[in-house]
Order: sequence, then structure tokens, then C-alpha cells
Amino acid sequence: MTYTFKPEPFEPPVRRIDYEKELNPAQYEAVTTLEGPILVIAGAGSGKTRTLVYRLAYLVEHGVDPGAILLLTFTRKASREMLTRAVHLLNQALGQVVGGTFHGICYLWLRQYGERLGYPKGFTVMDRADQGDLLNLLKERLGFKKLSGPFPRKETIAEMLGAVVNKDLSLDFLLSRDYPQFLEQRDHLAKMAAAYQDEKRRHALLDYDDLLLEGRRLLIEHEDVRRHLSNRFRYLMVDEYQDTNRLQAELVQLLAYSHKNVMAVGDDSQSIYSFRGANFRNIMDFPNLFPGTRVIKLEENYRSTQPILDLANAIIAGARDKYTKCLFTRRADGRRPRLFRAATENEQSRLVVAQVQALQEEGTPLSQMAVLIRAGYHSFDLEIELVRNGIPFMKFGGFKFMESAHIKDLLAHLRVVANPKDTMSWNRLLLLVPGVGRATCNKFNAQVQDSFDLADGITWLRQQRRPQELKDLAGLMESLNGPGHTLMTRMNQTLAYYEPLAKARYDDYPKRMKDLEHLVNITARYQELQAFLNDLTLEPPSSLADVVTPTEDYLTLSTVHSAKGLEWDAVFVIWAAEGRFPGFYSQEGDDEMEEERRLMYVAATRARNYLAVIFPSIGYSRQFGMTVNSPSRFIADIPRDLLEPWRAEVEEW
DNA sequence: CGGATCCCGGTTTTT
DNA sequence: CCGGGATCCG
Repeated sequence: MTYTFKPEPFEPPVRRIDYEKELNPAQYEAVTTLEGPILVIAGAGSGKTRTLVYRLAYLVEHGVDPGAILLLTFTRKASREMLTRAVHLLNQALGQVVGGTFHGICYLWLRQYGERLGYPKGFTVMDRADQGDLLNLLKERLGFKKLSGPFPRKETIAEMLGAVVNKDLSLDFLLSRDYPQFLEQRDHLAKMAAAYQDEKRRHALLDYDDLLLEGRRLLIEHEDVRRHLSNRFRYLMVDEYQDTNRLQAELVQLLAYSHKNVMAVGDDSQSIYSFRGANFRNIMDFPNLFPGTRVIKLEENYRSTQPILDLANAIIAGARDKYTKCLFTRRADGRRPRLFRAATENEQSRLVVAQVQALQEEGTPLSQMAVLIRAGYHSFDLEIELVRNGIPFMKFGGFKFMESAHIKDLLAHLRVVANPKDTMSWNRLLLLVPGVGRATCNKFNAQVQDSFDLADGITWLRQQRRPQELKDLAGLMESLNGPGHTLMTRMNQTLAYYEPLAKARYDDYPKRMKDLEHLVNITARYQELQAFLNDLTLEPPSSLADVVTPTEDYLTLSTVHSAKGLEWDAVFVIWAAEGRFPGFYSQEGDDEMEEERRLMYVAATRARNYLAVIFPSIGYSRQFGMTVNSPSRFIADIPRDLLEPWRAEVEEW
């Protein structure tokens, strides 16, 4: 008898994954449980991403159609990374898996089904600056500008409206609890809120919150859509669940209604988005939302050395709410974390530079080092010092270049093409024209706005006697609206039109032009105008200052928020001083202070081998002049055997 | 309409 | 003390 082995040359070489061997028991359980609700409490560095990636692979290996998997993450970058890793693991394309943020996914579905809710195809997603502009406009229109007495600034109003949605509060309750000083403006604020809603609706504008709200409405009011989506996505995975809010939890519930196959992954100790309505208690609530939830805890840390973990545990041990989760590691050895007291901010910067260089000489590449900050501006001095020393770096988080005026100026021209109802952008681009001021804008609004037609707008521009420049604008708009231009071409046309205006307007015009050219380059990836614009709003590219080519080895500068989920061999936490980290704005409330503590915990747990905490003992602020800083309360009382005080040897110059 | 001046407020974090 | 925003005036 002969046996014939039939090789299968057309099958790709599939790597068989030994799940049991490559995962620890808790991870294995999470990965191999395919049906029903699961909550994975994953401590920092406990292989949370690994678990998600393996589960993705496991699902597909067990015959689940990748198109039936929906991966909800905090950033699109995170979901891309997970997919890439799963593809690598499986050696199989997973292009069908849908992944993204709650906002991004809702946006997708609103584009698809928005007409069911009365939205035109070309609706605009507003960013925070747009919200401010619109609120300002309404404030004026409603005559609240000349109101006597304290009236909240537009940023504050936006914050209040966001809190009402994301924290599910009534305006009255919110005012009396958080803004008692504005309680007397209650009626005015309610009017503002109503006008804001009305204006958005009439002009096809959706702010971030609306994406979630309208997404929810879509699923509630249109049973067929809900059924369709729920049946299509039979496997939901939600990352960073501790940072979701009630509304997002509801969306998950709606999506899962026909199958309850949800895996939520998160860590209550790393909840750092309460200002956005997230509540770390939500994660505890998951089993109530989904009865029969299997809870799995990942407690072994694979990232950090024991000394670093000891410090992190000591930081979180001071938290008001304690959890049963207990992290341990097998990486027993390692350098003790160090606490540096620098004399000044600049000494702090030079200290970082010196250590970065020393680590580099020891063989740690720049890409394996990061400097973490509480707020974007905390690294200004360091950035100068890095440039001076020729150390390439990239900065993440903090100021968004998308919000800078020149970017918004340029994009305004394209935005009205995509959505002619976008009055804010009309106003913005009109005001750029020399000789055009409020009066012209008002005239435009009165005579054209209600037709909401781009062609009418262009005609109006042509009809104007003066200023002459309005004719140029009309020409540009016509060309932008015309057929046969790629997005790139349109961008370049706009840039050509805008350049002289920018030159006249901004002293630092060359720098700004560089930004704009970079923006034009980004355009290459997009075909469609609306997708491009809304993508920029939903996932703006990070800052462009001192950008280096991505292939180059660079040091990471990041806010702690933007560093979530990432890790490096060496981590520096700078400005670990009272008033900065924790910031003085969080001194009032206990909840806020607790969150600052978790933030410090997140920062400390980013480090694999080396952790340095630094603060300058002398600070300078505009308001107070010279100040003496004390170390952050989160590290001040840590015993010396956990955090070694270190005297820096930085040569003076 | 746009430049000048005055006055208030005050530096988070992000989709 | 600096910058943004509102207001005033030419």
C-alpha cells in the first residue's frame, strides 16, 4: 500500500500558532473564549495588545469571517497596529476587519446612513476650534456679547455642552455643581445651547459628540440598521474600555444586541480621560450591562523591571480607590528609578540631553527613549536644547497644528466646496480678503447663506464692486468646484491663492508655508475631498515642528495621554513638580487629583529598563515670577529604596 | 474696515 | 506679565 502525500504548493506557508505555549493561562483563556461577553482587566504591560492580537488570529483561524470582526480602539493608529501584528501572526490578509475609534466608526455609518437621519452626504465634522467659532457667532447673534455680568467664554461653553452629553447631566445640574458662578446665566446658556443645536442641524455640521449621539440615534431609531450591523459584526472587541463613557458603552450594547459577543479590555488604574466623560467605574459596570460576563485578570507584567514596577505600585498605592489587581514581573533585576532635582528648567533639559546621549553610547537607540510631559508646553525649553544638540525628536500630543490659523484658513476654502452650508468657513475665508470685514460678511450671510448653494456664492462674489480681490476668490472657488481636478491640484490652487494673503498676514509666514506644503503632501493619499477633510478632523496628524524623516532614529516627546499604550526602554518624566504634575488646576477636586495620580502611574509604567523622574527646583512663571518648586506629591514621599535621589553632574556653561 | 488701545484672565489632557 | 479679545476711534 502506498501513501501519497499531496503537497499543497498554492497554500501560503501558514504558521501554526501554539496558543497555549505562547500565552499565559489568563491570556489563553481570554483568547480562546469566543462567545459571550468577556471583560479583561489588563494591568499595565500585561500583554493586553498581545491578547487582542492573538484573539483576532484565533477567531480567524476558527473560521470567523474577518469581516464580522469590529475592533474599537482609542486611536486609529492602535487598531492599525493590532491588525498589522495579527496579519504577521497569521500570515494572512485581514483587510476585512473593520477597526477604528468610536468616532470614526460612527462617522462611517453616518456617511452611509446619514440620510435616514436627515443629513446630506456632504456634512462636515467640526473640531473644537470650529465649535468655538460657531458659539462666538451665536453669542453675537443672540446679543449676549454685551450682556453685563460674567458670561462664560466660548471654550467654557463648549466644555459645558460636551459635559452635558458625555456625562449625561442636565444643564441645570451641571451649572449648579461645576459652574455656580454662571448659574444666573442659566436661561441665556440654555438659549445658546438650543441655538447651537439648531445651527448645526441647519448647516450640516456635526461636532465630535454628535457623531456618537447621532450614531446612537441611528441604531435606536432604525431597527433594520441596528439589526444589519449587529448581524454583520458578530465579534466586537473594545480596547481601553476604562476610557469610554456611558454613551460609548451604550453604543457597544446596541451593536451587540443580537449576539452579546463583546470582549472589553481595560485597566481601571489607567483611566485618564474623565475630562471627556470617561469614568473608570464604567469598566466595573460592564458585567451589569452584559449579564454572564466572564471576567479575566491579566496580572503578570512583561514590560518593566521589578524596581520600576515597585515604584509604579507605590504611586498607585496612594490612590483612594484600591483594586484587587496585583502586578508582578519576572524581570527581577534592573536599575532603580532615579529622582533628579535640577536647579532650573534649563538644567533639567540639559540633564535629559546628557542622559540621552549617555544611553545612546551604551547602545540604546533614540527610538527606544521617550520624554513624557503632563502638558504640551512643558517641553518647550527641552525642544530648544535638543535642537541645539542635534538630537532628532518627534513630539506627540499637545498643540495641534491642525488648529493653527493658517491651516484652518487654507482648509476653509475646500470646506465650503464640500459643504456649502458651512457658514463658519465662508466667514473665515471672506475675512481673509483685504477690505472685507464684518459688514461684508453680514451682507453675504444675509443675501446668500440661505440658498446654501456654492454657485450662488460664487455669483455673489463676482457681483461685488469692491474689493477687487473678491473676483480672484470667485475664480478660485469656481475652479475648485469644477470637474477634473485631483485633490492635490485643488490644494495647490488654493495654496497659490492663499500664499500672498498669508504673507501679508503673518510675520512667521515662511514657517507656515512649510506646514501648508506638508499638508499638501498628506493630500496625496486621498481621492475624495470630504473624506480628506473629515479625516483631518477625526485623526489629525501630529505636530509638524522639527519633523524628521520617519526612517530616522528619533527621540519621542509625548504627553502622557498620547503615550498611553506605548513603551520604551528608557523613559524620562520631566516637570514632576507640584503645580505642573499634578497641575494646580486639579488641586480643588479629589477626583481630579486621583486622575493625576493615575496619570503618573501611566507615565511610570511606560518604562522597560530605565526610569528617570525630574523636576526643576526653581521655576519661572509670568504670574508669579520666580517660584520654588516642590517635587510632585506622587513621588515626594516614596522611600529612597524605591526612588533614588540623584545629584546631577551637568557642567555649567 | 482696520489699526490701536485697553482690559481681563490665566496656560491640561483628546476624539 | 503677556497675549487674546473686545472696544474704540480715525
